[in-house]
Amino acid sequence: MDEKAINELHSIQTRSLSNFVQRQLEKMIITGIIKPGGRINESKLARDLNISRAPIREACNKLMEFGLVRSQPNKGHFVVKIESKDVDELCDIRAAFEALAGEKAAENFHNKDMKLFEPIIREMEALVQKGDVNGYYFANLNFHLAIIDLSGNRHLRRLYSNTFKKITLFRSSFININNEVSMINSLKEHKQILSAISEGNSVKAASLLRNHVLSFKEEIFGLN
Amino acid sequence: MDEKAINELHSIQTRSLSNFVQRQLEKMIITGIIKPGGRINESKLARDLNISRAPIREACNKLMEFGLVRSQPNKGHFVVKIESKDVDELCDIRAAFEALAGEKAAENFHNKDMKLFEPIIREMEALVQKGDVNGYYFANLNFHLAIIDLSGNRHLRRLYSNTFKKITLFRSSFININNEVSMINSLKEHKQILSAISEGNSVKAASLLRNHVLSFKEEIFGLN
DNA sequence: ATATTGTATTCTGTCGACAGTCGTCAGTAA
DNA sequence: TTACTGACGACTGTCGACAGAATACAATAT
Repeated sequence: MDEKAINELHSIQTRSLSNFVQRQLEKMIITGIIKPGGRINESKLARDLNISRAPIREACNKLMEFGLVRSQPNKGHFVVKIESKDVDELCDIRAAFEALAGEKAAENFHNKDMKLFEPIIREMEALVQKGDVNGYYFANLNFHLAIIDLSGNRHLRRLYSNTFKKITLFRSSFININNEVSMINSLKEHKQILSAISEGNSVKAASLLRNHVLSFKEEIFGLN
Repeated sequence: MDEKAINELHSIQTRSLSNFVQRQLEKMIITGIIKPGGRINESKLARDLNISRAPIREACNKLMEFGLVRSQPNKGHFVVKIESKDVDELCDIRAAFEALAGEKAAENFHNKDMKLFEPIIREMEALVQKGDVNGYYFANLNFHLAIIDLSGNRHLRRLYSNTFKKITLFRSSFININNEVSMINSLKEHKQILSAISEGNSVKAASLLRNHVLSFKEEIFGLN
């Protein structure tokens, strides 16, 4: 645990330890400090953080909500292991989510909403120029989240985030695939999507988004 | 708590109390013993069941995974309250799920799979005859779960179940709407869907399923 | 009568402890 | 050497207790 985290621990100790642990764990999982399939050792973590096991368990159970963690009776909590079959399934689900979001977003679109997308698109353009694949990945997430938000479906937003998190868990396997060429192509697709949404063309937006995700899937699996 | 449950408690006490509490709570929530929006009183429940609070908290946290429960810091766990806006959103999501499932199911369909659907269809016919709206509701669920299973997408299955559970929480508001006429109509639609799937017509299956759910939504909200 | 403060009660969040379970590994028998 | 047995260690599941937060309610002031 780094200095900053220790400070945060102290400053928050009176608010919610379990919440702190939860975010800490989530970070560890996403960044791969705890490997997929790896066990979360409650006792050890409690000793490391100098707290009791209760908030740790609490945090683990809450992480199950996002599907990042699963528990085995009398064995403990494990980081879910995402296999390529899982990614395949999750991408199909994500595609369905995107299509729905795009459809609704196009229906809801108002000129003022363009302000939400412009900075994201600009950021993506900058990242493409810099060749920052990692940065682009998260800018891309923001773009799609903006669409979800515009769709106004809060349940969808939660499900989408969880699904995306799980796909991200598998990311190390395909990050290198998402090279510069595909970034340029991806950016172009995003512009087309935005344009369909801003025209209020819900059918086109849904279809573009769906294919956008499915071609992303093809790209991952096509190169295996 | 009824006699049967007490026995189950004793027989399971050495295996997993929290698991028992979880199922017990889920039952209470679905059947409405704990009202939507109502708080789950840990201490009281612990006293009633003659166990400590730890397994209760455990169970509550795990229920959050299904979205049946949400927690407020220092206030406790509450059964989620599903408003009509939520049902609207959830139905859109369900429609997207169904479309995806139908598409994949049609692709995967094999003649032997018909055996999975036949008994369900027969049961639905019987329930329509009896005018058993409640029974039909769950037979309907089984039909759709069979499609999801056939799609082979395990993640989809989990998400679908959770979504359906939440919609069910709101059910008391529309159960009376789903009358005999709509049951007959619904049964007809199911047969059409099955036929599209068995023909391997994925586009048609997806479209039928999507509309099936959306017209269900219309039915709920059209009569408000 | 209403608004406000203070107090009592109830509940959650966290703790340390213990019992039961699981996996390991040495020791024994074949 | 290999297969089984049993003891050991580590860890999870559960417990009862306590401190602090939230709520309900009574007492006071306006």
